[in-house]
Amino acid sequence: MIVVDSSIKLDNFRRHTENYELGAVDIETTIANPFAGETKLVSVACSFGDVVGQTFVFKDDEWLASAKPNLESQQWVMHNGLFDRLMMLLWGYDLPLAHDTMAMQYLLDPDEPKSLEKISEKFLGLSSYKNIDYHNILDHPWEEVAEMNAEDTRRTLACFRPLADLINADPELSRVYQWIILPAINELIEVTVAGVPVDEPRLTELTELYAGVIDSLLWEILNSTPKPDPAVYKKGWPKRNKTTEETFNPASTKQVAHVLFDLWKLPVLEKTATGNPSTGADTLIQLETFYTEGFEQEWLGKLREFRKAKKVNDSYLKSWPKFIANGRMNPRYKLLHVVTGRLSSSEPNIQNVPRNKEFRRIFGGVEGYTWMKADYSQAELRIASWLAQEPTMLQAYQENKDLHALTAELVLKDSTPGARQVAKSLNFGLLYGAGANTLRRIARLQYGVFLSEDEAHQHRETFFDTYPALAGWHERSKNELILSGVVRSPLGRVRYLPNAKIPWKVEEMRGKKMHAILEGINMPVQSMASDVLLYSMNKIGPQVRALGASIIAEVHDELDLLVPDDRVDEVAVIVKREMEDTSWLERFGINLDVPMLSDIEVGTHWGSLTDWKQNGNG
DNA sequence: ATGGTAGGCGCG
DNA sequence: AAAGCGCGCCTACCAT
Repeated sequence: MIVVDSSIKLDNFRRHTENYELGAVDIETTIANPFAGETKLVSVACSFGDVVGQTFVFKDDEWLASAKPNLESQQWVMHNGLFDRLMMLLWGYDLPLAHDTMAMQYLLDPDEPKSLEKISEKFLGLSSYKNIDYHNILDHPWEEVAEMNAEDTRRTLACFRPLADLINADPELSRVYQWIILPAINELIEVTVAGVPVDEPRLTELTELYAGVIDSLLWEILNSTPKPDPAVYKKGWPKRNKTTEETFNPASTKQVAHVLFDLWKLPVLEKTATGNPSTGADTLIQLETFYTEGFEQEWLGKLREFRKAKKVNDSYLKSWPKFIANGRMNPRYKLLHVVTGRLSSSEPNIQNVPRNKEFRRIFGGVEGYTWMKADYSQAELRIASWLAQEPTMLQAYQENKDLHALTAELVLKDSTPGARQVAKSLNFGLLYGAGANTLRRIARLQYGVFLSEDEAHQHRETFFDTYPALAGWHERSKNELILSGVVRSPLGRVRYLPNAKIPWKVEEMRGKKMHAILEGINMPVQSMASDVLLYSMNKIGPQVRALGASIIAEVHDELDLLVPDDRVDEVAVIVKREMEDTSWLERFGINLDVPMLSDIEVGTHWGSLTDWKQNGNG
């Protein structure tokens, strides 16, 4: 390891960048919000050569700056380049990413661990070497951090060759890697840097509103909750403050269960995974029809309202301010985490913001810019109907019909708006193998629809009679998976589901086997829908940036952009064209004979959007 | 104090 | 005959 701290050593580094086509780079930083300028770069290491080679380490200082031209002209392999390249970009270094060892391992088996520690153990037989607590990285001697940093790059480079051989041996994975993953890493860096604009006064306003709502709901609940039975709940309930006596905490599932099942003697309708009585929203809804001594039905509704308000307050309103820097939040996207190939997002999770307009109106409000939302219409249903080659569904989509309405008409024999809502729960639930009971729960919880047991069974049967190819596709997927224990998405992503091979006769494992089978049915659909959007994102990003616009969020089947007001039509045309164009799938050997439709909406905020109508065409 | 799990619930 | 899938993150609770 050479610490670059003289012009002679810098020259040596430069010669290496000129002589080697590929090097490995890795950085060490402190843990903080980089967009608030709080993160410190501690060390940068670069490694060259396989058997014989050299590793150079820089401190974040003038020598690193002197090496900038070489750092930016070298082709690098990184382990998790999304992070390292992003961070270096924030410090002004644009490092070309040629390969990513974490991406390779992820594609080979998305269920397997993919840390550098694990893969260097697997491919190189090397043992653990990480002995630094990143939270206190500055407390360690710099040389110690640098040595670990250097070892990271040596291992990255050493793992690269065997991983590349495995990827290259799999033409399908190679295509996903080259045409989707690598471009998406670069594109997601752009999305992350762009960030989501926050209308801070609106955040403050809503936060205050919810504080009041929670207070009054809590007061109502406390005043209608019976006193606990100390004999049953012997520890007693915690005191909220010094002045009050034992007080009920509606956020405690144990206490809620005590009230419902011990004091009011309500029946236990559902159990949790560990066998305790469930107090989930669905249970509460069902309990509303029961009558027992002292039981007040309205209490259940109040508790559900309280939980809802508390949830959005704690998970969103309360947590968001700490993520805001320069008026924006910069969610971290993970491209290499979800087993199906979807993205995930965190700190904050921008993909689970409540649909409530008041919440989504917190985002946007940038003077001179328009919020543009582009989302696929029923992406997974379209892809499933193509995979299953379900003739009735395919025809509906090819004729641009509303599939939910069609299901309402054909399965429920009812064309009212209420029936369409029921039909939606059938389409989305039964597609992935829900049984009658789950169907009832989905309908209740997500669509506010109450189905009797008979209705649920009946609808399920009629549904598969109406779309018989869907049932056939389920059957084929299941049988293939049980034999092979592995499933591939149409684009070539792979997922190993060994539990599917468990014999039926092993009774206690049947649940696991069933779960694997349903995962296997879901995976190709979710995976392909996700890849279609990722590919669009990769193509759209550079084009709209040339017009001063940027992609600011990805929500599974939706892209959100911030567009200069006078470029809205131009950008919308590009976005719609790229999202609806699926001809590139031919490169993956796919001829998608179902149209993918993208709806575009525009407005000032995420929560106040109207349909985009092309000028002179609306 | 700190860490991990359970239950619950927001989104696609 | 029966079986939704995929996430992140909050609080409560219990173990260390």
